[in-house]
Amino acid sequence: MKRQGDRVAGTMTIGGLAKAVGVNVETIRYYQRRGLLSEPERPAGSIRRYGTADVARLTFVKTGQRLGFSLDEIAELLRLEDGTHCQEASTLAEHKLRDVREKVASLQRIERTLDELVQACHEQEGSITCPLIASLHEGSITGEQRLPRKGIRIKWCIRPSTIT
Amino acid sequence: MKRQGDRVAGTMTIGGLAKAVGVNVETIRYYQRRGLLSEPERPAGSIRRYGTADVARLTFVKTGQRLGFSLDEIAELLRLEDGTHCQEASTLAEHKLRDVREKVASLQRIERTLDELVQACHEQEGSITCPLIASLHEGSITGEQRLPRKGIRIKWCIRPSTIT
DNA sequence: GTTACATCCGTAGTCAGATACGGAGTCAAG
DNA sequence: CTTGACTCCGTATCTGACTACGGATGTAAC
Repeated sequence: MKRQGDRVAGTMTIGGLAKAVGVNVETIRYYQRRGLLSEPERPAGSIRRYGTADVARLTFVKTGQRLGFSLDEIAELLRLEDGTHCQEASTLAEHKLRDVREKVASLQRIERTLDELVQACHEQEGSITCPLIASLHEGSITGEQRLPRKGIRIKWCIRPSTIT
Repeated sequence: MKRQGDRVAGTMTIGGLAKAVGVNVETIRYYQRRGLLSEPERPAGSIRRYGTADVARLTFVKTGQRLGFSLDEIAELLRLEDGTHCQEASTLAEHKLRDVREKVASLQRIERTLDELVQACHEQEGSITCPLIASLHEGSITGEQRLPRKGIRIKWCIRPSTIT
């Protein structure tokens, strides 16, 4: 019995799958270890083959990441993958939306402060002390209280200045 | 010769310094190892003492973090600490500002998409497939291209939903 | 002078999401 | 039938900013 019913069970190697979705082979293997992707059986001492269902699932994971979901959250979404749990799925998305909004707000506060400091630096002429440095010394920047111990630490889904 | 000229060289223990600035003792020791803070000498087999200069420097580090600077960047800012390098300091801040703006923009794109998906989930009545799940499958979410290999990965300076 | 902390210091572990490595096995083209 | 690329698999390493541990030493209060 081929996995996945109507879909082609296996034409691609893991490298092909990786190329198809645009990820690293090692990443696929990592996801398999994490249980996000299943590993097709190896036909008698041969190599695993992957099909369109695998492409779909991997795409799902990557799209989820692009929306800011963690791999754990994506695992949860995958549990709801049959589309009949709209309520639960959208609840997850609403939580995420709230998180994202808080992050935006917080970053905008940072943005404003940085902007003011940069302005001050530009306006300052011939003064001895740099306003930016002075501000850092004062510690009066009103930001968030503390760094996260275990809080949401988003890993960027963007690469603003990629060198890779 | 006491360190720091006009400042009290040492009244606090490391624990007092930690409490004064609101950080963990271990964090201070970590910063010392990283070279962000200097360790005062131990007076003959005794315990190190800290003064207001150390409070100031530690505050500097923490404020910098609140503005989104990494510890490496803060180390750089500390090199410019005398206030006579306003140009360089503000250049650093401008880079950071640009980064922050990119992050905001990117998060807002995510926000918009999530919002749309949540709306769609709410409007959908009795349909079989969840719009959110469907979107994840499609992979048509227009976000950034790829996850960062080495790009800027901000660690949140916020704790939106702290449990700790 | 003892008891209960605090400090010191080196090393190890944590988290998330990968990436890297290396030796053995497999596969397809020529 | 060999060569070179790819796969498999386990394990190790990376990043950044810590946090934890544990044994030895110091210190302050009673």
